[in-house]
Amino acid sequence: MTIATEKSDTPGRRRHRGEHRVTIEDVARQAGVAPITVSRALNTPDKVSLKFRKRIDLAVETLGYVPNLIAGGLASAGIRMIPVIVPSLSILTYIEVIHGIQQTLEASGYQVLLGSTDFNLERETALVDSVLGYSPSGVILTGLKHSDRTIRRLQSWGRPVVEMMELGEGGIDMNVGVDNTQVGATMARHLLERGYRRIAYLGTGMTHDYRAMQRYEGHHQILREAGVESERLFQHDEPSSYDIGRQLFLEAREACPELEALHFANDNLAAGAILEANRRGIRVPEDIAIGGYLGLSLSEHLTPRLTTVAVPRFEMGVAAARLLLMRLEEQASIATQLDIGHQLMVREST
Amino acid sequence: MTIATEKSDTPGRRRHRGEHRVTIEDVARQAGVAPITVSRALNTPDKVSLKFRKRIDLAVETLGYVPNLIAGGLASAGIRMIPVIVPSLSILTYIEVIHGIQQTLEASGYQVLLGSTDFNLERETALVDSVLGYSPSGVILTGLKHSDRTIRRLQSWGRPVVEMMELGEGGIDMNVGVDNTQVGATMARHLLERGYRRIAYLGTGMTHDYRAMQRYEGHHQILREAGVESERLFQHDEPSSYDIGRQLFLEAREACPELEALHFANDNLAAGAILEANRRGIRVPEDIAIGGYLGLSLSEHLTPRLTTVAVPRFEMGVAAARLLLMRLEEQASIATQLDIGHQLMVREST
DNA sequence: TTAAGAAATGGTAGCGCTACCAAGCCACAC
DNA sequence: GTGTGGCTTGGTAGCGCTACCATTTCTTAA
Repeated sequence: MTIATEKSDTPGRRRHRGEHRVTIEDVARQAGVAPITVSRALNTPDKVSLKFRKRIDLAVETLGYVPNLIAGGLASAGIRMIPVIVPSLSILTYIEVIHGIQQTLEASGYQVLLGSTDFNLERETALVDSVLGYSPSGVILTGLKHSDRTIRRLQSWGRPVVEMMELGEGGIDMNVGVDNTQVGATMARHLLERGYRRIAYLGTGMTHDYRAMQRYEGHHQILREAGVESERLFQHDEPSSYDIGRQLFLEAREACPELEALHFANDNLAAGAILEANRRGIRVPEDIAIGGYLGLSLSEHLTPRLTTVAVPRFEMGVAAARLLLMRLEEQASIATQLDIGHQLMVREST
Repeated sequence: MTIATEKSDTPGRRRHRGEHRVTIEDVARQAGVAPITVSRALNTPDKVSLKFRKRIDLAVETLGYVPNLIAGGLASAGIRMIPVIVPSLSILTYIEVIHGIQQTLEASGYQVLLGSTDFNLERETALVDSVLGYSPSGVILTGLKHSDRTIRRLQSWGRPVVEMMELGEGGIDMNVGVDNTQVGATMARHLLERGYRRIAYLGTGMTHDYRAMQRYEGHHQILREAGVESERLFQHDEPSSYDIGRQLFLEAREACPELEALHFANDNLAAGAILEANRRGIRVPEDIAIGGYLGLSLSEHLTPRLTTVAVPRFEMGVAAARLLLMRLEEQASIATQLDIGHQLMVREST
């Protein structure tokens, strides 16, 4: 029980310029037990007698021991960490999803590692390669389109992977999201039902953000089926903002004064348009109707209140994290695909 | 050169249920060199001859080798990871700062580990304890108030620490932020200059978010010095939102109909107020003036455009990350404290 | 009382990588 | 021919922890 004491202070150990962190061995010596017992007391306390547990807790407190998670991770092939890879941190949607993920995972003792790809598949590939080097417990990434290398690597990886934001077949593992085509279709259908016929779609970043493109396609298809001019499309390449929304609004009005309704790719753009309409005294929806997508809280506070297709973004993050956790805790999740749904919020702007 | 070949396939090794990742040893064997040479080829390529480097790169590609960063981290006492600890992920301010940090660090090959404390110092302490277990390269945390344990631990830690959002003496290591008292004072001074005398401060979360309290104190002090009733304060405990802004606005108007100006703790609240004023036909600033804090882009698109004290949040994140990187790259940063500044944007609402 | 099993503890051997030092090799000067 | 020094390469020994198995101690039942 005390043999360990001798061999400890032998010099010549410890490189890393003498940082001498307190190690599990120090705690073990202080508590008069074997290192492995300390390890158990910390990781599986119910496998250690109360007597020792108390001695060990005291030693941990006295020495200010902080477990080296890196060493633990190496020994047990993995750390409680989940990389979350999103296209951008300047888009509110992803932020809210990350928030849901983070809150859920942190509650279960997992850390979130943040990565952003800028909608660039090569960067995503590099990021995935890199974060897999940490042997994380699982991975959450955005969308269903990835490089072959990423797909192959993750499929053969053997740990849970969640692809989120988008719904579809042939995913790597688990999948939570919304059907973007349906989202676009829902608003288009609503605008048609309201009696509008001259309808334009206004969006941003559709060259690289293919989910935005899917929503447009849903919109386009519904209009075409209705036998209505379906290809009125205004777009910018900069990220969405109130200002771009304002600009798109003005451009569309100028290019097609006969427009009756504007279907914006998201609420930021739509809000920018409504705010500009307010300023210019253009009446919404009498002069022109406006619809959005997302369900940002701002949309309820505008005058007129914005009609939008709301998506529970925070909840999507929670759901993604939950799926992962279920798999990790061996509760063998049944659902491998989860449609988080969307809801048309009919308000005053249409 | 080929001795390694023999001793490799010996069984009885590899636990972890036969996951058999490709290791540096596999690459070395394939390339016909020693493992350490592979390590060098990957980490310090200029120390390896071109001939071997090419052979090794080929082997890496062929085998699909991904370095185990955990093992590397254990051997070299640290990983290229920076935990960023903020109070909340639902407050846009922190998100924008994180964005700046993430972008800057990722460009230098560091990963961001996200932690949130919910304004709870105990959770912060636990989080810091936990993330230090990863031997990260540095740490970024929010504010200057921390538990004694956290301060002690980080001070003796020996790696760079940045405290952000707030400015003051006695920080742990480096410090980037704004002087919150000055921020509050700036708006108060502006309102006085505009001739308003009956001024209220409206905020949220001031019981736990002491930086919000500091801004109120700056406001309060300026009014007192001007000999004006200085204690008109309306507050809620929920997080800031347009809706709470709307409520505070209505409550203040009802409680003190004689109010001439409202100083909101942030632009979200102020925007909620302006949007409600729009809806009710209350004229701003003729009936009542409104000032904010942050400089959200929304504030420029409201009618009237919102007067606010803007803080470069993204840039604050970039600055925090840069300070850390400078220290890590041994460029021995001189600046240990950096005032990121704030700017009064006088617009139409005052 | 003793056998048989359950529970608690310990010893050993790595996890996959890099720090450190030693050795080999080559060029060049004397 | 020998020595010096720079550049490459390799061997060894851990980093701090936990999986695995062996051992000891404690229960419980016969």
